[in-house]
Amino acid sequence: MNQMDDHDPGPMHKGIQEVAEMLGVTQRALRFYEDNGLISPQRVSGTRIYSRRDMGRMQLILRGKRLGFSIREIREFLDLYDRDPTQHDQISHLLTRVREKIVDLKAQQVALEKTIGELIQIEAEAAEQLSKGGA
Amino acid sequence: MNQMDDHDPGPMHKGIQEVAEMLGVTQRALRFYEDNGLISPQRVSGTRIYSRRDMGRMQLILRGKRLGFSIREIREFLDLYDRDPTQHDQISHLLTRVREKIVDLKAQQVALEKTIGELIQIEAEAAEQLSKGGA
DNA sequence: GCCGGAATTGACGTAAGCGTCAGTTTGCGC
DNA sequence: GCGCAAACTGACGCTTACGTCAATTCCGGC
Repeated sequence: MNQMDDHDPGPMHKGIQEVAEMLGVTQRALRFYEDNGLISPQRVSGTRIYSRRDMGRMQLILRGKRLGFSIREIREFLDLYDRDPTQHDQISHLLTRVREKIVDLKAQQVALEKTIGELIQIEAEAAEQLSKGGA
Repeated sequence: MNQMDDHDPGPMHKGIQEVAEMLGVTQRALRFYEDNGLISPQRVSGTRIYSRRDMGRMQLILRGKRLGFSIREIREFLDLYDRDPTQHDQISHLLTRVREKIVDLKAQQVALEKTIGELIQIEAEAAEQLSKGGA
């Protein structure tokens, strides 16, 4: 029994350069997420070393981003995920947030629809102007 | 024949305060639009006086905003509108821009749809987790 | 001739998510 | 023991559409 107190299924420690390439993000982004408390890779005399766990968190972060969550919201998820091994409260909270986001996006959808409708109408009017006023 | 070289169907000159209230915008916004060349009200010893023409332009500006055009795009429209009394090029340009915007917004619509779909799936999964893992 | 309210012009602040230096340190290879 | 590549830490930049002071000026009323 060694002292690996954290889950770490074998080594897979990558440097920032490689991680950035793997995930398709910049090193700056990785440091930014760290500055904002989303990840906290080990340090070997300053240099960041990303474990498998860090990679998993990054996947969650990138997914959250794609889904339109802000950095703060994502951190909220991750924090709760960390503090709730049973995952009950975490899932519950996630569910709430996801539902809120769905409501939000559906509202955006309605607004978008309306705007597109107006634009199409404007387009028709403009096209008519052009045809009837053709020089 | 007087020297009113500009169109001005009768007086209707309002101060910034009244105009702001009428349009539901702040005075700061009005000054901002002026700084960005969207409107240029007369000055009476410094104080801004908004003519009917200015009001008309403000209506266009606000409409453009509602339709999701940026200040720059709106200025583009207004500039062309100013320089093209025949309105042919202006309408033509407007048409192009409107169509671009429609394409843009439709793309956003697709992306939104996709995102909402993913969120709904996540919602379902989370709900299931909660029900089956209920304490 | 003074007071108060309204208008004016800077100019910095805000939010989000990094981009982009600049200057320094570390580590590896030979 | 040196050089260069790579990593690090600030810290300011960017974009958009104004918000929010702050300091000044102007105008009407009494």
